[in-house]
Amino acid sequence: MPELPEVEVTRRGLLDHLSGRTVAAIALSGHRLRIPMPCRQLREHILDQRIVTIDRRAKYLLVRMAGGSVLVIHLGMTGKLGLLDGDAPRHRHDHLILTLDNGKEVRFNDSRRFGAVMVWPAEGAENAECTFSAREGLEPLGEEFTAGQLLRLAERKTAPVKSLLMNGRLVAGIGNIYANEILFASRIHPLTPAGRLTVDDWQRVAAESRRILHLAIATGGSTIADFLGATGHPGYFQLHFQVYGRKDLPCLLCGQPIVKTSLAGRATYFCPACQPAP
DNA sequence: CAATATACCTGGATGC
DNA sequence: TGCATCCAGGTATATT
Repeated sequence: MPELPEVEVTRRGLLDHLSGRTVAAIALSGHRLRIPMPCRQLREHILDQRIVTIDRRAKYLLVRMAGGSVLVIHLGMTGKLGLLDGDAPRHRHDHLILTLDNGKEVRFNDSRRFGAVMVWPAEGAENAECTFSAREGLEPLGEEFTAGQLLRLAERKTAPVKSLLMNGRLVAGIGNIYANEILFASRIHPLTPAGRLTVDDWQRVAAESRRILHLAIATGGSTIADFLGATGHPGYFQLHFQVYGRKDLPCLLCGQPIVKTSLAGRATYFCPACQPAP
């Protein structure tokens, strides 16, 4: 489920339930995710620590502890964080379970194990965060996400604009669903060489990115999953999809059938009339 | 440097 | 019902 909106919805859903709570126990499935579970660091730097707040950078959640250490969680392709009662039955693929001091549990469930869990110990956490953040691209909901910046990022680039939007080193948090939706709303063909977009094009991309991501957050993201258990509602943004998953269905603007193709191995949808070929 | 391929995994949908 | 195949919201690394 997780692109920027889903990660942000997860963050907001957990924030009030986690802040101020202490991690009273940690349990692991024993499986490795995309990277091995940092078992020892979890016990040394997260266990018995009080959670202060949760931030988000790109598609990563940063759970900040009172002592200064940070628990970093990436949901990968199938990761979900749920807040459940401690006596609720555990599930297959629950890979990390944090028991809180009020008996509730935060459970990270990830069937494909493309997610990641990292710990930045308090000593060096600032450096770790700087290094990490420097690798991640512009935040689409941040002030620096402007037509001018995007034009500069795309300068002389021949790669398709969709690839640029999905390149996390350049733009953070936009994955396959939202890249498709943003480009449709911007009336730009996904295969257009990024360097060929005008400042006017980038203006629309920046504005539509903000609009769509905000709307997706407000509607709870694009999932059918009950990923927040106790507090969580499913997402409803899929009801707003204009092109994603709509192969051969009529374009909601002009009626032409939506085309599905493959770009860098990812399903790519567009309206051949509203988004004319470059 | 740019674009593609592959690898990491499971599970649901589809087709025979 | 069983089995093979393809596909899926991500990212890092290898390879042309």
